[in-house]
Amino acid sequence: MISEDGAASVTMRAIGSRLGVSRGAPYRHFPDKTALLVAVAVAGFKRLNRRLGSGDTGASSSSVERLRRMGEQYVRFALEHPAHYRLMYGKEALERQDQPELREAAGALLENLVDVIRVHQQSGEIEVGDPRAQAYVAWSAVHGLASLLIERQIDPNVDVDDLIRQTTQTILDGMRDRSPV
Amino acid sequence: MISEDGAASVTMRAIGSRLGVSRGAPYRHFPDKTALLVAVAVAGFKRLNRRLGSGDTGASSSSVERLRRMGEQYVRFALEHPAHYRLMYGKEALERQDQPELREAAGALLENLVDVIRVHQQSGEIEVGDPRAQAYVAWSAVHGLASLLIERQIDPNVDVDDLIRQTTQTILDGMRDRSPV
DNA sequence: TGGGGCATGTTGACTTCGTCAACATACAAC
DNA sequence: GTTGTATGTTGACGAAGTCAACATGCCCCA
Repeated sequence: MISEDGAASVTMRAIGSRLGVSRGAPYRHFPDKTALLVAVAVAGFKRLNRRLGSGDTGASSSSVERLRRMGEQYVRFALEHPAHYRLMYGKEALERQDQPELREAAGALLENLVDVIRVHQQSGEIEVGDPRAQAYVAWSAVHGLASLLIERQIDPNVDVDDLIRQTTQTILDGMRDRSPV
Repeated sequence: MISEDGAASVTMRAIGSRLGVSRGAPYRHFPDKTALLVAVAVAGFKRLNRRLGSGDTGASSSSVERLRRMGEQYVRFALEHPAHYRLMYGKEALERQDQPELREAAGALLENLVDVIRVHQQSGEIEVGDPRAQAYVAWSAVHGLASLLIERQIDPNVDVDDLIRQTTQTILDGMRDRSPV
């Protein structure tokens, strides 16, 4: 529904209609609208996480190529499901107090990233340092790019594929081990 | 009002009350709520832009240090005015069709960044390439970091200053001219 | 100086929405 | 077969965005 008619069209009443039930029915499954949206957002994180994990395809998994692929898949997910992605990081859901489930789902994504970075550190492709901090830097870059693209802050004439590549490449170059210099 | 009680507390009626007028009065100045919020967001971009420009302090302006300072100021602005920053990139405002004023205000910010990058290219501190693409990469990184920090997706135990430094450093390293290797 | 027009403000009313309470119903377990 | 739980329905309420009709005060021009 979000992707069809925008987030504003997602009302408890419309959800009921869509499911062929009445406006009150959703309240038997979610305490309020926020909880429902949080659940959808959490599902989005799991979906994204699964997609990033699926980049783990055998052979080249020891190469830094894996990290690049994760970054690319991350941004592509956002571009393919902009409304869902917006909701995942969006205001609507976590307006009230922070939703622990949401941060937990996002945390799983971070752990994934930290693990991959650790592997690349050991193989010498990435400068040794706090992998968590490096993960935050990488996450910031792809999330920022995804966000700017979705919010149409980036000139539509720019080649998106190139921009994604250049972003991941810049981050990887910045994290590359320069000690043998 | 946003920073005091959250975006949800910003209602046309409350705005009127706050100004000592009635609920209908704001409609004499803005066609609807969206337009009002867009105006506030545009003001935010101008404010941010002014702050980034003010980093242009004489002496070291020929150094890549200037770019680093811009990145740092960008994230600090977001941390100091989270509600305002959220609105600037937020859904509420641009829900309907894209607001040209908003993208224009953000565009000015981008131009600023492109100019600075161009200077650094000429001084050989940054790899020569499309400065616009490099600006997008840098913008993505700081916007992503700001966004993750604001949405509390980053472990509060992490030292924010370090993280900001590491992010800007990684981007700068990634963009540094490696041709003399 | 007086009148008309414009900017601004007020209020009543309508609609949509989130939400709750009271009520209905059907299926499962003992 | 009875009882309880899960689920659904409907009426109602309050909050909010918005518009139309009406009011008011100020400036400009004849």
